[in-house]
Amino acid sequence: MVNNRNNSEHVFTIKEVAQLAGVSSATISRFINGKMNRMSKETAAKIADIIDQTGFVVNATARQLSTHNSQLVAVVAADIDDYFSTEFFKGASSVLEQNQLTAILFDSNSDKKRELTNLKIINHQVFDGLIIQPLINEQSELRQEIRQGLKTIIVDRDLHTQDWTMVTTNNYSISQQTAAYFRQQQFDDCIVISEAVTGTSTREDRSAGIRTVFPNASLIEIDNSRPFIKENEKKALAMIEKNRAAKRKTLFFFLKERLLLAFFPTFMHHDLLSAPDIAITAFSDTAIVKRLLPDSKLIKQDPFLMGATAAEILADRINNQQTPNISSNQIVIPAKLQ
Amino acid sequence: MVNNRNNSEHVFTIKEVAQLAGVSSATISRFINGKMNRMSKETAAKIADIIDQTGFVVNATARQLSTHNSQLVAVVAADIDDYFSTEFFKGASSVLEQNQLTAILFDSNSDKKRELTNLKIINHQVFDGLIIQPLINEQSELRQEIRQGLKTIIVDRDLHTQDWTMVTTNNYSISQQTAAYFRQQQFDDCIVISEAVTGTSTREDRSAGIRTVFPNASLIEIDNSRPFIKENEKKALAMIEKNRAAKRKTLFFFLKERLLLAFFPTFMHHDLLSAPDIAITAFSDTAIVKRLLPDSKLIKQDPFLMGATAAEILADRINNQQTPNISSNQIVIPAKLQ
DNA sequence: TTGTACGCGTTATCAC
DNA sequence: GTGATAACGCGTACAA
Repeated sequence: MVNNRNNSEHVFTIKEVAQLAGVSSATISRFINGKMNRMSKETAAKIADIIDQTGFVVNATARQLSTHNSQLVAVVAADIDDYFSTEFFKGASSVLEQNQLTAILFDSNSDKKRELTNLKIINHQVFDGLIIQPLINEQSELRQEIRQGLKTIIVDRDLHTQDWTMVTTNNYSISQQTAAYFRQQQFDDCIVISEAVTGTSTREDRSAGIRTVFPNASLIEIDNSRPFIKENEKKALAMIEKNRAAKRKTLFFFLKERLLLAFFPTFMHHDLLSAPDIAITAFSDTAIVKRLLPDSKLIKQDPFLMGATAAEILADRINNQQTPNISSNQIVIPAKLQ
Repeated sequence: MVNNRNNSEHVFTIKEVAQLAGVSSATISRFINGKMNRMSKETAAKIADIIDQTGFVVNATARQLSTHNSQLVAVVAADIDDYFSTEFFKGASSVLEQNQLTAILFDSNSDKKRELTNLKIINHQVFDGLIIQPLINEQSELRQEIRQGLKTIIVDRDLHTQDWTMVTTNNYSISQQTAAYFRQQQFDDCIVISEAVTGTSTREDRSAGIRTVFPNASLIEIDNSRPFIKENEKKALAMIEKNRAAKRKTLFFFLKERLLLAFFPTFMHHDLLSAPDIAITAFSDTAIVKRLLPDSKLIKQDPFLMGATAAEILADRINNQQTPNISSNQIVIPAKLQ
């Protein structure tokens, strides 16, 4: 059936279509909602024809006002500059699509104020569900900002609560496991490189896991706004020197891929990449680092699967009116050391 | 003023608030829309109090149905895995925010079908404007998919039309300029590395610009789904050997940063990074490559500024009912060789 | 300064 | 099978 929609600016309403088809608006509504069981072939054909000619599309806003649902799911990412965020969105998006739901992405831009704005908008609109990788790390605080009754899944953050379903990674144990692996290889000193650790559950968990093995691990904290500052590199090099003087082997543990990328040139220029007394590991989701350091052991999360898992639970809850099952309120998608 | 919203599931409507405040719903409406000029201090205070107690928020859907606008702008990105896309969104988003508009991000995931789905949703909802980095490269085709009357700005694609305002980069001339720069340094052969060139205006323009200087440039075309395939690297190494045998210097011209990153390890392991007869250049928006190759000359676009520029024009058009000015329908944000 | 009443475009419950 | 018509929650003349 060719779509002959004319080119005028006019947007047709259900009423106008009804008039043109010589039926009532109720019948049009039935037609566009696929309730053909009680409708003559002739009227159906007639209506199809008119809709085709006019290029009529339903006004989703009016429909939402009437039905109180939208088939729309809001996905709030901490920062779309991170591969984790975009990939987790893509996972969620693809599963939601299979369930006749549409994912809409909001970027908090690593900014709590922005996250609040996003949540405010989401509360005002008719979203059937929410998947969020929150910046706010206090469950009581976050609770304030999410409209009651909005079906919500938390991703990548452990808020220590039963109120929401959470899809997380085994940050603590994989960090511990990785640290132990290198400890066994006689690496006696560990330098953790991360953005501000306190206040973000993922980084706190990772750091804690490492410290069960390296209680005295040092920390180089990166200021997000100036990741490439020379100061940091000097600190790292100085630590290496100190360890070398003491005949100790040094492990660099990057809590985020981007930070390793920032340090990589320095390591390269100082010929540290294949030094036997230096090891580098990192949380690294993309393939880039593994290509740069083919012999390295890296921690790989599965953000796509995390998003997909969150979406599956949410879709089920939306379409089948499932209520959260307390016993399975936290799903852990394990990261792998490889 | 403390927000004492109670914790019940109930969502208050304007009518209920009106009743509680002992005024009509019209007065509440005036209050929430800031029309305080004609309202007694007392009623205003009373209303503020009730709104505070009830935690009332306006139903954006109902408002949209009534006003036909939403203060929402849809931003459609080609693929949020690309730094360009996310950065252009962040630019647009920040400017829109300053204009009391909210940017909502749709990801086409490098998939034309997905782009169509996104546009369909956008057509159904009440968006005040659209900023799109389209996958569809035919203006007539794209025209079909965008609702008449939707204020639209095209980013990063030259659709060769006056119908829309377009914000683009000087892909052609910067490529030419860069090629010329290396030509002058006695690089006699150029190898272009890109995803499929035909069908995407940006890549076509870049390739054409290069070919004005290197008419015989070879092309290594990367299959997006298998960027790391060994085949490509072998091809590159073979070309180098051939050129070396003929005492020719070779320029590698990557049309996308990610591709250079994919090849980088190979170049590194074959000691090609500082070989005098090999040069590497690329369209490279992030700081990573420049750090990896501090002495290289790279092309840097400004996606943030492109998004911001698009948003500025759109915001002006939405808020001031400006109509497009034909004479300035294409804005070029130049990339720089640095 | 405030209230009444209608419209926005759909859906859904009755009737017929 | 189909048609009136009352919601849905808000904005806005027009009155008062």
